[in-house]
Amino acid sequence: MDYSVIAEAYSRIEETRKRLEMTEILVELFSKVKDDSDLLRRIVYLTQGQLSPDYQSMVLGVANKLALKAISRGSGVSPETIENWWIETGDLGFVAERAMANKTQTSLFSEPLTVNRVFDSLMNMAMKEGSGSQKTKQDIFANLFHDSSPHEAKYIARMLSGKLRLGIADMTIIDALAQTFGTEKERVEIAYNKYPALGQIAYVLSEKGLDGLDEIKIDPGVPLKAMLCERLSSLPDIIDKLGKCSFEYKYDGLRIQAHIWSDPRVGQVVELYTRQLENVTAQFPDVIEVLKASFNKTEGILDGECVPIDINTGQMLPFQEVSHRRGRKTELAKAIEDYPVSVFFFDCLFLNEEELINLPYTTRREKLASCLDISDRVFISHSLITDDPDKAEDFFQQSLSDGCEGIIAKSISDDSPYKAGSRGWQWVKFKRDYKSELDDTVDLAIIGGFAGRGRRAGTYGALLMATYNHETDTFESVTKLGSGFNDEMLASFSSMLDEHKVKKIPVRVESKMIPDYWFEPVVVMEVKGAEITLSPIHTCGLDEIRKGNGLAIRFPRFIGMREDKGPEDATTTEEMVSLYNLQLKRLE
DNA sequence: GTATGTACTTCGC
DNA sequence: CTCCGACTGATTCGG
DNA sequence: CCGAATCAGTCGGAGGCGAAGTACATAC
Repeated sequence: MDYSVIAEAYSRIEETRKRLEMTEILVELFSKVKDDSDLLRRIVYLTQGQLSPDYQSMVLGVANKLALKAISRGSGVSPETIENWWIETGDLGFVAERAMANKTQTSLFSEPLTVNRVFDSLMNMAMKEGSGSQKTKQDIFANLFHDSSPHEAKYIARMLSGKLRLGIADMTIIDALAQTFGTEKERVEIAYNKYPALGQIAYVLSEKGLDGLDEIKIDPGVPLKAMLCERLSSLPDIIDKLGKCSFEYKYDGLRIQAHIWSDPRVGQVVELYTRQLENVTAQFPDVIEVLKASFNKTEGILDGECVPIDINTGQMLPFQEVSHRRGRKTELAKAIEDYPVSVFFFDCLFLNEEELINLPYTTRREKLASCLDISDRVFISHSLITDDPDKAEDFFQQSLSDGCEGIIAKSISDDSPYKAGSRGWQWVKFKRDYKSELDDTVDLAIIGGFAGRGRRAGTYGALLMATYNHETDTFESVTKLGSGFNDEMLASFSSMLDEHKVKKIPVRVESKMIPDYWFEPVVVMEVKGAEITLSPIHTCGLDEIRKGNGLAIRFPRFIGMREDKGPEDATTTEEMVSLYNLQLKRLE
């Protein structure tokens, strides 16, 4: 099949915002290849903007910057022009499309661009590594570019950027697959819950038809999509929603899905996966070891949180600590020693050949308790079943003083299965910073702006914000701010900020981070965050807590304008430092 | 030619 | 991780 | 009673911080 067929479908999808229409177009596309299982599988992955399921992680190693270079090289349009188009449109697809239309040389000989060729080329790019690989990747792209229409180039470029921007993701594809093969969405979803590889599910549908879905089983060694939470900002609301429920500590660490099974040749095997299904087995040999000792059954899949701790006191430490472990390949032994962790399990999805995901939550907890001997490093999450808001509030306060982010309420009804994603209000989180009365907001001066991308193209995607340092009379960067703006606010940025735009960094501004545009500090905004972190890049209170580090805000979001405040009335660096020192969990 | 620094990407929250 | 917006399907309102 | 208005839920896509690895450029 020609890639143009896909590109055509994509552009029709882009024209609408109606999900029903998008699904219809996808069904039409899938139907054309429903008997070619290999091709269907590839098209499904491409439509997800991927080449493989998450847990196999075939990544291109190319994103915006390298793609821009590649587009420039492939089209002969100068890097400067390409860069300008990028800032202007905020979309690599548009840049590639325009570059293609402006291509300096026309191609005399061209090979047809088939879906398979595009897929194979991308796969080839993903596998290239080592010295010279970036150039090879650009060559592969240039080769594709050579034979594509502007229209096709648009979607190939978006594959490189990792954002197809079609308005389509897993749930829509699930729906479309269900319709293509004549079943209800729920049935495909059930398979997806056990086996998060949509391309492979499509393949099975094509090969074996609907009966194939029933053969999809949970398999230790293949991670399941993690169940997520909704959120509410008051405990009475949560109890209204869930009734009597199980409140549990929400540990601030790394979500870990532990798979344990027995291999006839090597014996007991343990593998660990993150929320996005990254295999982190190699990073946590210490966890593997303690888990092997604690787990007293043959096979199981457990869900939990891996939390950094102080090895002497057992106290929980800031999230930053455990992130040193994630993805690490070098000096593992030292990292294990420097950043010890405990694991708190809260769910059991599979135990000795039995799938538990459709059993009620309370039953799964019982199973969990039955298969784990707790130790000084392996625990079952702290919980309290109640429908009393006051008791829940006490529990919440206790969770904070024990070093957690807050609590999660989980339904204990008979219908409380483990479901991928965050649908159905089965689990609801409640964090300290959701409480509006806890007024941990700061007022920050705008010192810079970043060009928006996608639907923020043409305005600022984020602003660079600063505290005011009284002693030095300077403004020090403390966070970028890009969340919490509504359309009206975004539309007003230009008239609010353009008059303060300056060519160079203003004299009173201290920032290591370089925005696309500088602003004279004039406008002040109220900002909320979850906590303050030690930052290698922001200059607020640089060196005050730790040499070489400033302070930054975790999960920053816009709350409102502070038109009553001038820049010198912004939160001061000094205040920021003392807020940091007031935090329960902090690094020094 | 190796060592060091930096830009970029990916992924955890 | 936080947040916003468009669409959808269900329910309520009002002529 | 039926069409219009309203509401909650779903889904997708904007954007944040930090840490690690990789490829490449530069310094010595």
